[in-house]
Amino acid sequence: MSDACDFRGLLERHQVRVTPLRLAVLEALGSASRAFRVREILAHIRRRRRVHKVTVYRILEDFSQRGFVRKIPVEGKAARFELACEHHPPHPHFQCRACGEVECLEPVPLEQVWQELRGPLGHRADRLEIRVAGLCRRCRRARGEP
Amino acid sequence: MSDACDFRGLLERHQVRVTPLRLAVLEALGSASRAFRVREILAHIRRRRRVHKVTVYRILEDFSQRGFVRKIPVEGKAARFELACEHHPPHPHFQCRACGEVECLEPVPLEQVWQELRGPLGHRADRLEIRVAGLCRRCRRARGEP
DNA sequence: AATTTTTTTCAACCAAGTTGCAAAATATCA
DNA sequence: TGATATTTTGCAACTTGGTTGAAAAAAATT
Ligand SMILES: [Mn+2]
Ligand SMILES: [Mn+2]
Ligand SMILES: [Zn+2]
Ligand SMILES: [Zn+2]
Repeated sequence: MSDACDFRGLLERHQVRVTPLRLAVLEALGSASRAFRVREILAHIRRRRRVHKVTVYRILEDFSQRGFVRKIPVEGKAARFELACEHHPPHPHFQCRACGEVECLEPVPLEQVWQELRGPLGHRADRLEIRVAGLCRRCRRARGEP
Repeated sequence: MSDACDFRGLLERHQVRVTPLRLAVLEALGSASRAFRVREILAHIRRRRRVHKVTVYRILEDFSQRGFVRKIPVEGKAARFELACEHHPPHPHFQCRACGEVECLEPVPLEQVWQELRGPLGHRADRLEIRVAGLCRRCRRARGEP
């Protein structure tokens, strides 16, 4: 789980003032190698201190703008957030249709897809997201399927 | 766009009773080759008759379950819906970061990506979604960029 | 026609996310 | 140092998208 990341340094490098809350948000995101709901981040932080949800929303918004946090749209209403620093390059995600959980997958080479997509596009495209949907192992077993 | 689709037949083939509202939802979805917000579908239908939003939500939910409508998660809280009949095979989508608009892109071959993704996955994956993000032409021009 | 089943509506609710502004904390400068 | 400006956080109130349960309306079945 990315103990490798130096959060303090990350903030400084991006010219963002280091505050306890900003650090706490990064630590929450770094606490597991997956994408978190805001409410999970809040819960994580609140084990140690008090925060207001607005603050966390604003911090996450700011970090995504600056590009060192990724906001991942998924099925259902709560978006997910994950670290996007050097240690966490873009990668596809799997989402279970039944329980809604999101799992990070290994990066896949996308040059080919990019090529097909970028060419004919009149837009400036700068990000490619892949989402795989299906039934996760747990949910499949819970239904008695092999 | 897609006058080719026989909505009445589509419903019958899927053993869904044909009702004016269900037809109206399909017609709204078929009215342009793009993915719609629920509120857009509502507006479209309301030009001719009255509907309650709950009904449309339930119809869309039902249709997506049955697989002839696709629900597309995007950035922002309102999901998009589009036809998923024979005439509308799966394809990537482009979403503008500035205005939020979603545009359908031409299908791309994904065997390669599927292969990489399906193999190591302990899950039953049955759907692969691609979302390209960036700045659309209009928004780019509006900012004075070439 | 009477009964059952399906479809649509209504009212009330919930959760995620946003807004404007005040309070607190932190930085800057006299 | 203390006074002032700036940044960060918190609070309350709100908006938007979507959901729930049960009643009313419509349609199918007998
Ligand atoms: Mn991830
Ligand atoms: Mn589409
Ligand atoms: Zn699952
Ligand atoms: Zn745009």
